[in-house]
Amino acid sequence: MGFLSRERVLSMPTRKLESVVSLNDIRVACKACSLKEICLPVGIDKDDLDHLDAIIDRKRPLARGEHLFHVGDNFQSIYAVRSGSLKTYTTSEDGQEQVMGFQLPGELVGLDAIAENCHPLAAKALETTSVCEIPFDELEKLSGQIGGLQHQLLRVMSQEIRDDEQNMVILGQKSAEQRLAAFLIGLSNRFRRRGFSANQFNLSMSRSDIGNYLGLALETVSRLFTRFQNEGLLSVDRKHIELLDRDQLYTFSGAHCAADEAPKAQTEN
Amino acid sequence: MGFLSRERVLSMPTRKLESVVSLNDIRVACKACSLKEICLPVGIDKDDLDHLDAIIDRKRPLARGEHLFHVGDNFQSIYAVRSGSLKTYTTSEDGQEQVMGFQLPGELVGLDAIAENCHPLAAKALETTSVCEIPFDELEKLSGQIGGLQHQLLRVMSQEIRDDEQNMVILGQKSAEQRLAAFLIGLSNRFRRRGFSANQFNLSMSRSDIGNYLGLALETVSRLFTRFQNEGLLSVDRKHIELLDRDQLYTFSGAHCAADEAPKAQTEN
DNA sequence: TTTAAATATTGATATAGATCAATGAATTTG
DNA sequence: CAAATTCATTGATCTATATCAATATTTAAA
Repeated sequence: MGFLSRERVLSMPTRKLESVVSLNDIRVACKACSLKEICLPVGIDKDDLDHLDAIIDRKRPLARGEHLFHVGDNFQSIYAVRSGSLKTYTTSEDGQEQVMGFQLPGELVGLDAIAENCHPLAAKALETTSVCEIPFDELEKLSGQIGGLQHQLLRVMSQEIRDDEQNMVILGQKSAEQRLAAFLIGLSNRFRRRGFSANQFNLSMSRSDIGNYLGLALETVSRLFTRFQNEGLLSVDRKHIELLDRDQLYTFSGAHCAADEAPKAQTEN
Repeated sequence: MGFLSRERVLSMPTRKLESVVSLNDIRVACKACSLKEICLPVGIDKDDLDHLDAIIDRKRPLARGEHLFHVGDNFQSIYAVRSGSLKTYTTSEDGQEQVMGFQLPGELVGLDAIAENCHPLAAKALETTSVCEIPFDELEKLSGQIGGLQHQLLRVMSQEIRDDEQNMVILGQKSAEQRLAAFLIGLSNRFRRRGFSANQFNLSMSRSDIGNYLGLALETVSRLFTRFQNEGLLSVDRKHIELLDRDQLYTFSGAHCAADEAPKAQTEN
């Protein structure tokens, strides 16, 4: 159990190691992990849940800079971030890196590998990060048996497509200012959805990662942070961000997608 | 049957109308529609195929400019293009349009609507276009029963995520020249995969749509077409494109993803 | 600690591609 | 078939943001 205490995971049940699993423990752990959307879909009974849980593997945490998988790696599993954060990226033949996304606790990585059975992106820990590994063939088998799970899986993938579309809009026609504003509002919403503060958070990624992700030079990102701060929209202290005028920032972002601002109520019990 | 003759669909079986369905006819029609990836997955037996086919509805063709669905429309079905082409797009509150993609025969639309049960994009016919309507709840039910279908569906969605990621790379860090080259190579590959000519095709979308999709001004697109032509890379005649130096164009595109260039062999029987 | 390496900020300058503007095809419409 | 409309091309200019460069700060290492 040693490594668990080093993580920010609340009541981690001991698993695999001791072979006996308490369903209650699992529920608690998964709730802390905020992965309930996938792991605890409404309407799955205890028995099904047991099956589902049985296939999920809690891996040892990754250190900052460690890879969860590399480009071209054989696809076996999808992963859910439990704590910490990841970035996914590719590298073009000229060595140029393109950051494709950042994964926060409760978010999934690897769905883009299903199509070709190998990972098109690499996933790297931005800080100490722990994940759940979900073997895909087993998940698939299970979701054939559990109707709700299948639907949930399709929903999650659909949402990812949607998010990517949003990103295309941002990259395709937003100004630098709008991009950064949208990025911050987006992050804020994601934190809020996971039960973290929406107005105050730490960026685990570098300015360069942000710039790369948003299609901007890191200098531009830096300048914008300063400007936003001067305009009283937020306060920056290195990695720490506090949103002071969320509404204004939202307006700046040239918002279009109502879904971004008003996250619908989760079935929270 | 009247409207069918107006389309470019080969041997369309009469269906629903006459209530008796010949399996052979279906196979032929779906092959022509080049949708076999979804509709004719390997390993689905005749019985299953029958079930699958029974839920698919061939709709009357759309005229140029007609919408298949609008933003916010309730999500019922996904659609497969049989002939013609579509564009999907959103409109931001300031009236600015963002083109998200183009769908060619054999490609699907609407997968991004599963998550929220409503369409985040509108889909509009770029020319006379016919589609198959696949009611999603029925597809979902079926894919719970037919293992191969479930996997196929996940694969298709995964591929869409992947394609969107590719687009992010293009929008995020490619030059105008690279974007257009990548766009043309991409189109060419998609045509080839569907059995059309890879080196000669008609653009059903306007320069403005292309520019919008690529995050460029239409003037830039126009200038690039002229330049590519002057450089002997292709020949343009209004909508008609002939790729003269595909390799060079491919190099220009700053290619990264091997998958783009070498489409793997389809299980063709 | 001190040094070294990585990361961030800020300024000066250059440029790719946007925007504005005019003209020239194509296509559609009456 | 003429008129109108849409779409495409080409040119001139302007601007947002990249790039180059120097310095400052933070983090990691020794």
